[in-house]
Amino acid sequence: MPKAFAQSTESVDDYLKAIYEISGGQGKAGTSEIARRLRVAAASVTGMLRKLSTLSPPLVRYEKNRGVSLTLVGQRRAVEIIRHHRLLECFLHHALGYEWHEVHAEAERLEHFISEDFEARIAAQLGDPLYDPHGHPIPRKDGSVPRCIDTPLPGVNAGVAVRISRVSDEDPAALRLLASHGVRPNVVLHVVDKPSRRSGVVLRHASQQPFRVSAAVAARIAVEVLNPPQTATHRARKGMAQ
Amino acid sequence: MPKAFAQSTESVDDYLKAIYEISGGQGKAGTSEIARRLRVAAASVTGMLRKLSTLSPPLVRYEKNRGVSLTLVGQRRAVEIIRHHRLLECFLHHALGYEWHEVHAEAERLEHFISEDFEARIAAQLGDPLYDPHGHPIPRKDGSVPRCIDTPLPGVNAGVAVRISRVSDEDPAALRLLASHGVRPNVVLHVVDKPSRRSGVVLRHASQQPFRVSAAVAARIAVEVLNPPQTATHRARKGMAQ
DNA sequence: TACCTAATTTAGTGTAGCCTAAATCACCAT
DNA sequence: ATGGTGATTTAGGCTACACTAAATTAGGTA
Ligand SMILES: [Mn+2]
Ligand SMILES: [Mn+2]
Ligand SMILES: [Mn+2]
Ligand SMILES: [Mn+2]
Repeated sequence: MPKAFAQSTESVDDYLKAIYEISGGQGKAGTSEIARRLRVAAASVTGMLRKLSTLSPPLVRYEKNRGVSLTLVGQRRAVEIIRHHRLLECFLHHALGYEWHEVHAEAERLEHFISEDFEARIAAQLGDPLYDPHGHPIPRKDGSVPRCIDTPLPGVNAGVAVRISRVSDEDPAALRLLASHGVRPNVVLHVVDKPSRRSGVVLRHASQQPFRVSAAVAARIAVEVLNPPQTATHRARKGMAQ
Repeated sequence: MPKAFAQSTESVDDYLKAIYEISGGQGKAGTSEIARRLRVAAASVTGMLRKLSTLSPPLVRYEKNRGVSLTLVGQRRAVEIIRHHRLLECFLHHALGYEWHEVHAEAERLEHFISEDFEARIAAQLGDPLYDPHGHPIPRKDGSVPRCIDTPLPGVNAGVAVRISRVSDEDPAALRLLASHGVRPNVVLHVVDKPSRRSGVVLRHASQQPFRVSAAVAARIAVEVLNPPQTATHRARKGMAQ
């Protein structure tokens, strides 16, 4: 069995992951968006994209001034790293008692350095979990990704009940705040009010005090709408079609 | 609290660890021995030593053609990495079921990337162990090193009872072999025979079949002599002094 | 003392990734 | 069509760490 991805480095992996996350796996990603995510100059990205596209096998398809997309090989590698990341988050949380706002930074480093054996052992010990502590789906070994409902909370109307689907893991402060309000994946909440467009969302648990989250924080939350008297995005996208 | 060792990289850490292991922490290490350990050209070592000695604070003391030694700061960093390595070996063994011949390679990579928090959590979960699965002492957080008896097995005479103190962790095949004979740290064995100087050592457990280990493997084992009718090295070192 | 050899250093390169500054390109609105 | 603007690429450099080949040094031997 030839060692897959002998050419891969921490940097290469980070680029592939960024492209995957921006493009949703299939589509294209732009140079400056990649640069923003990786906190790297745009010129550096151009150089790396050119390189990734001339590897054999190529990890990306790249035409200048036209964006990049992952090849199948690139996709597989990206998904592999994302699996490492999310399994590590689960492991840190469940086996080592990390809080959910602490897991991301540690996983972000370790994801590049654990062996396939380590991956397999923590997956087995955790019972092959499908979602990480933030609700993100964990890609399976075969590359398939568990289904995950993704409606952005800011698009949901007042009066609707929602199940928290996932919360972005990159802002520890927001995670700490949300945890203090009992906002976690799978928790059911009611959208009480949306005062002004940009001043956030008021939520409450079953029959408790309502609380407000800022627009910035709300934008980091995705939900499943349980009680569908329509969301703003539904209305916008589908028109009156139902 | 200023972040200690911001200047440290995986490569730097590996050099410090190698120098520490060669010099025993205090003494000097030579360029080519370092090169051998790190599987790097001697010229590369010279370059790195020069660099490490001109950092501020310097991590090594270096005079050309005269060898290097660690400064106190360099020693602290080396011990820190060794603590990571050995704690990781314990963790992989006890928490994830790795066999003792599997832990070294994984720990060797991860030791550079775990956070101080990760270190603290696994240490606590393991109950602050003093020795790793091969019997190597785990440096404490304060830098002190648990005592470890270190008589080389090849220097022990026939007829003597020994407690296995530690076994080098770098040769997985040897570890597998030894495990199959029940040779582990703290196990008590009898040295039955030492046929010829270079053909190994015959050992046996309490009252079981004797077995032979090659000279190469025996050289990787350190023991505590329990039943002191003198070892070869004692005789050599102390003369008739007792 | 003169020499030999092994250890070590110097000199010159190479690769991976990053950076800034200066083009150039794509696209959109006049 | 034209010009502007932001996105992107090119050009030129830099740091870290490796390598090979060619000196040089240290230490022991004849
Ligand atoms: Mn990463
Ligand atoms: Mn996550
Ligand atoms: Mn080890
Ligand atoms: Mn540490």
